[in-house]
Amino acid sequence: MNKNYSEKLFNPDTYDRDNLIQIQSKIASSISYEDDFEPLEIIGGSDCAFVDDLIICGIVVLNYNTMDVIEKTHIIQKVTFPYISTFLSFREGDAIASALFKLDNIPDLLMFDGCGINHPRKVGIASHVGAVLDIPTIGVAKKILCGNTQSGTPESVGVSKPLVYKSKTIGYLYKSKKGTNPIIIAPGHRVSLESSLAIVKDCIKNHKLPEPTRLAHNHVNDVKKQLQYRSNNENINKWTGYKNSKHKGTDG
DNA sequence: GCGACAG
DNA sequence: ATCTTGTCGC
Repeated sequence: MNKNYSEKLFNPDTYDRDNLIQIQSKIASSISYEDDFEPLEIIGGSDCAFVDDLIICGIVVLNYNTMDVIEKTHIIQKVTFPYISTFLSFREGDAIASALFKLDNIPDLLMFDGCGINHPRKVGIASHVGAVLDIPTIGVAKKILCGNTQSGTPESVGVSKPLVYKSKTIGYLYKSKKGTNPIIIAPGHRVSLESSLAIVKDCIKNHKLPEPTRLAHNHVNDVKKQLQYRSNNENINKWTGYKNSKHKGTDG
């Protein structure tokens, strides 16, 4: 994992569209579309949640064979960029990198909630973070950003259909569970199209989303609830004067 | 010009 | 993503 990258790749000097696109184009040129990762022993999943002007990024690391959780971590930062479709990395990228650096167990591959190369400029968040940190990544989204399926969408569980954009396959739609819409799978960095699909399939256990991403989502939600619970108590203390009482402590 | 548009 | 109750189908 490369930690010596320019911070500007996540937090640009200027936020004008042209500059952002220029950064994305540069990163896109460094993306590897071939399998280049160690035999998968541990895999990670990342997801983000928001509370006011804060972003919570959580990462869960699991045993690839058993899908047992090995480690969980999270980081909370101030949001510095709005949500703009096709520019998600500038909103979540820095927080994800920071959370990754806190891990004791570095996963052999990281799964994201969002796109990979299935992006207008081939730099969905999985590809962006993957290329900047030079780690193998896969993107798993719930909606299509760009592209279409030829042979229709997969109707039965276990079926996948290629996602095509500008005459090229950039990922797959995969029906992971009955009664739910297909998920969109695509390589991020250092993973081939076929492997991205095979790996995500390996990680699906009775749910629509693969375990890494699903558990990361649960994790950030837990952290978020704790945050909101604490801020509620602070307000209650303020209103009741509880916190100012000389005979009663504050919450801990 | 119009519609689409990850999280 | 976030807000938010009950409710219909796997």
